[in-house]
Amino acid sequence: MGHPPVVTRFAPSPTGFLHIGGARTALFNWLYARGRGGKFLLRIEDTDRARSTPEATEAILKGMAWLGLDHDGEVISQFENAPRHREIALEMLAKGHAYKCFATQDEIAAFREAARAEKRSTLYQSPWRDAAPETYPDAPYVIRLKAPREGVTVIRDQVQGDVTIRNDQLDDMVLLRSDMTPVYMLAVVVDDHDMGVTHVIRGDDHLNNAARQMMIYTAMDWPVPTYAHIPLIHGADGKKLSKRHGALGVDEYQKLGYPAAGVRNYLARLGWSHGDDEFFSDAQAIEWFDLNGIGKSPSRFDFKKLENLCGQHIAATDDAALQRELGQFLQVTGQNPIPEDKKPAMNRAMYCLKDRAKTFFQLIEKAEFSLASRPIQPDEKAAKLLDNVSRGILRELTPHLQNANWTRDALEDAANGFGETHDLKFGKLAGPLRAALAGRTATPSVFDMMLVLGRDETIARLQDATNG
RNA sequence: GGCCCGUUCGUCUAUCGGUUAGGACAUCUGGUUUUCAACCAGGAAAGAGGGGUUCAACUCCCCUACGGGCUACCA
Repeated sequence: MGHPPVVTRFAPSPTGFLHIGGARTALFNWLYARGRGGKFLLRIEDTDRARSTPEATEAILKGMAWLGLDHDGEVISQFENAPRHREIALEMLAKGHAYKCFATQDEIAAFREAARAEKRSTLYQSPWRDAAPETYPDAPYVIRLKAPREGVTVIRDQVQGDVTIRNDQLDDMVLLRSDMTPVYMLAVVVDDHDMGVTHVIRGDDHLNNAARQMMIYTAMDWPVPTYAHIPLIHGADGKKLSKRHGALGVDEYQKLGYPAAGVRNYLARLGWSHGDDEFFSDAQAIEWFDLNGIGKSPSRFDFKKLENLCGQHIAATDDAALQRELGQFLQVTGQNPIPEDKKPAMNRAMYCLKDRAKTFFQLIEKAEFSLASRPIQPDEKAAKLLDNVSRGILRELTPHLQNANWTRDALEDAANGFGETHDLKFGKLAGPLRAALAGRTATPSVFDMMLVLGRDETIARLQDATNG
């Protein structure tokens, strides 16, 4: 039978950072295309010259790169296609699918105001729709779509189902402004058509617009793409995402220390499901993702769950990749990079670090013991554990460790044996040991630290602490 | 105002007419433990409300309530 090749796209407007909702829309498009051997295109909707900035475009590109959402082909600028959009509008005019409207904005505004006051429909019906060209004044005009006034337009949406809108509810939208610049609604349709987009997956704030856009497809006799309008993401309070609660740019999530894989997993699972699967890889997401698994209701953003998933992803990521991502994290948060001479130790430590961290912040905190140089500066809590009594215990314990084989079992035996002969619970030993070795109170197991540090460094740190 | 969409545990969701309404995160209790993280056992926790249709409804239909979107010469 042969399916036509799938082409999806993400089309943000460059008016700010890439927020989490946009990121999810991009992710869905990416997953859908990647799972079907299709193409995922990126188009910047920069027709609003006043609000579009190159910085925003840059932020969007960066955000997508961090999330690993690679697009096919060049980034397309919608603004640059304006001549083509105009061409189509003129073609529609020539074919009688559009007309010149000389109504001024003031006139229209006055009409709407009056209509609202009288509780009539505010739908504007231009008197120029069927006016004879001889009656045209010598004045500026816009080009409007000559939309059907009867019948209905049915959006066959893959998420929302069939949505029927009566044509008499839709006005003759403007295609070309009086300065002959194309309007967004026209630009999207022309670009999607020219780019060969087969599946339009976007926020459901565009659902109603889809009916209007379909009229352009119909007028041009172009095939209508498959639509999937996905519900928006809300904040934890159920309200629309705002700066206050989570409408952060994706770069903020990166700075918060969340790994991209975890964010992808969380975002994919937010509003989409594949049975009871919660934790999955990109490969699985790509294989499983489908439009019919997308829910119809808006979902709320939950940092706790994000964090949980991120922890699982950090634990599942291989050490080399983790090192790389950690490096990026340190860079974007303006922290010092891992010194070259500390990297081997950190590498050795990775196995006991990664399953105890949910974010890169926690990872670096727990890695501190492998990064620090003697003498270790204990933080406040650790310093308290190194009182005179504890130091005395450590002083006695040190030779026992020093003489042990440097294996986990032998070290444990040495510590436990020492504890028994001195009638000390291991907990009494572990605290001071941790403080001496790491200068911190939240670390991997003391034995893991000893193994990572090696005999010489371990003993030296213990001596530093007991002599100090 | 008009039109459109939505509503299952606190949150994300499963269910696609017949289930003790399942899972995950969070939460609570107990256990384990070497701090952190984790782990083990268990608990509490849901079909917005009202009408239908049906032998049977969370599931289909209608109404209401609540939430959201669109209604621009913004995107």
